[in-house]
Amino acid sequence: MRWMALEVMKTPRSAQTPKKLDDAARAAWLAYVAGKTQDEIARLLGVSRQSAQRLVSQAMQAGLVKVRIDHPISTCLDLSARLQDRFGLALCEVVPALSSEAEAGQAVAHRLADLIEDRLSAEAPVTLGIGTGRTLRAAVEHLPRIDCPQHRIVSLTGNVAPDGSTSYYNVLFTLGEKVTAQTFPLPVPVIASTQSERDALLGQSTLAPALRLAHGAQFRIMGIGTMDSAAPILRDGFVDDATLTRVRGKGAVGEIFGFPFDGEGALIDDEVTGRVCSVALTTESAVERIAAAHGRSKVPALRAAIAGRLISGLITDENTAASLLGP
Amino acid sequence: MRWMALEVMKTPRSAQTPKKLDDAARAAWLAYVAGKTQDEIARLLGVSRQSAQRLVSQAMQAGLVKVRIDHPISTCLDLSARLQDRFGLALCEVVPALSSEAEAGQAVAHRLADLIEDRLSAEAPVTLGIGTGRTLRAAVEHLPRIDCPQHRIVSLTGNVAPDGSTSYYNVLFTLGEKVTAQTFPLPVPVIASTQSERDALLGQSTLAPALRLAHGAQFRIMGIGTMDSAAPILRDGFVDDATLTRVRGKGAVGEIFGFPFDGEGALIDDEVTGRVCSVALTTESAVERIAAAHGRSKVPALRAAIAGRLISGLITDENTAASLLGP
DNA sequence: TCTGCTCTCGGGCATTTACTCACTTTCCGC
DNA sequence: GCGGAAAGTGAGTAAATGCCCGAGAGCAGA
Repeated sequence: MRWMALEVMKTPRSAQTPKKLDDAARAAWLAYVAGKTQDEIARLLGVSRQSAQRLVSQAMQAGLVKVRIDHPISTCLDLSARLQDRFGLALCEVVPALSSEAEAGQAVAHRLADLIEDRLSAEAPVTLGIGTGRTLRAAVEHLPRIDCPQHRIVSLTGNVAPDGSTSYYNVLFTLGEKVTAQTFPLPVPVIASTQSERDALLGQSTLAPALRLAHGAQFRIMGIGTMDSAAPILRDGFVDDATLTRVRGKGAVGEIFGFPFDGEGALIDDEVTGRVCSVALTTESAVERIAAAHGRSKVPALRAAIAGRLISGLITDENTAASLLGP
Repeated sequence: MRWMALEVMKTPRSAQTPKKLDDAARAAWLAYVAGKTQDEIARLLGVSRQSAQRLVSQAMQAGLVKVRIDHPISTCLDLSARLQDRFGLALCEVVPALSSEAEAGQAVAHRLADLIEDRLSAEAPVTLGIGTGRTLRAAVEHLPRIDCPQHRIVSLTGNVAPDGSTSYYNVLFTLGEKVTAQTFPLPVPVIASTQSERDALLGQSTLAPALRLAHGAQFRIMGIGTMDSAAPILRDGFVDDATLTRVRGKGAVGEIFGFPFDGEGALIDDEVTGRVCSVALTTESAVERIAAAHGRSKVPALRAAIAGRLISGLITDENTAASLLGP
């Protein structure tokens, strides 16, 4: 329960009183649906103009206001259709291009949040498996609070950083808390130091339920890691430079959950592969495997993951989509 | 085809070139989803700030931008739950109160448009039956252009005004054109001058397909008419003052499709009832019968329609909902 | 080719919104 | 009850937005 306490500490007052949020929602409704100015809203609600402004901005902050553009921007639609067609993706979403990669990341994260929300809005219980990554982290930030206790969220990779910190937990628990779903962490490192350590770690009986759930997750959200000098598994200290260079020498162009794969999306035959403490990758089409990734550096890894059917769905931006289709 | 020509004449250039709408959608996306200022949008799109502003506003105008507030305003939710519970309504939506009845009307119409859009977004072909009324007319204005040629839209009441004008057609055809669905008008008056005229009119073999469709419509949108001095059937000239006074004397508190009913929602036994050229009212729960209405004057008619199960769903505003629940 | 017409563009300005800052209130723990 | 911190409040101001207008481009018909 330590992490819960942490969560609570991190957001001491953000759990607004319902009455306030109610007013915020009403103000936002008046502003966006009824098209009132903040002055009019203030008068209607009997507060000052500034307070009305505050209410509207709180509603935005709280993610109460959802905007969707009801028109497929043709180039995006076209790119997405071509990606689906060329690579046999079951799902492909392309968001419009933006000036910077960081912004594109936000946009992709936003779209991913929408997708998660959609999948979790199902009545029937869903087991959602999640990996790691910035995009997923950002997506969870954008997710509104929804109530769906019927679902379960399970980590598909280890949640412990090499320094023993549990920062990786946050995404899982924040997500779980936001949607009031049960969460199942995997309190092991992403990559163990030896294969026998890996076997011992995953053999712990307390992990059995989480692992069982993870294997059965119908909906997986996965991050795509590069294998260049900015490789997340290197940066996070799960592998050292020598190991990275070695697997790259064997053709590794990317990794998912820590598993390195080559340009065809086939797992690299290396000792490090045997040390990965994650749930095995699957190519079963019954499992929805969504990757959200963007940026030029991700292109080779994405190409490979798609080629190897390691992912069944992709959310990306216009530029990355164009690169994927390009030569 | 006369009305089509009329339609085209009425909107000479509003059928924007797709490219323009595409830019508009992109601008709107940047503005609302990415949260860019119009200055930034202008720079990204390589146009002037004013043009960017124009694009965004065009996107709004075209109904491309959909905003939804993802938080049930508790009083509205509460009212709707109580209405559903007390009166056994299958569906009940309550929009927040506004200062004027006209604005409330807009809000209700907006919500009705959302509902129509939702129902028409189904893959399976739907037969949508529509009545008349300001609210429906306003809702159609708010409806975005969507492509669902699998659906059919049929008029449940006559479409000809007593002066022979066909203004009533507009709602049907505008709706049909917006969603690219087939439309089936009922080119007869709402109320014939004699019962035998009614029988002759409805007996026309050319009307048989439309009438058949109308009877089978799974989803009906109906207006609720009052029987006071502002009664639409009086204003539109379908009945004279004497007739109105007479049926009111027999207990009529409202009408749907021209059929007058009493406080219990039972049809009034009067010769005028036999002259109504509309599709019979039904209380079958398999048929979704949505009324969108608001305003103090509508309350008695609404109460009666609900009591008689003439409608299965209601969209209204906070004030009207409170009145319905009140003493 | 010219003329008249509409459409679009960009400048300027009024309105509206977002944000900062100083102040008040409220809610804690002591 | 008291001190302190955090949240809320209202004024003022900078930024952003919406809108009107005149100018110029594109186009149909004479």
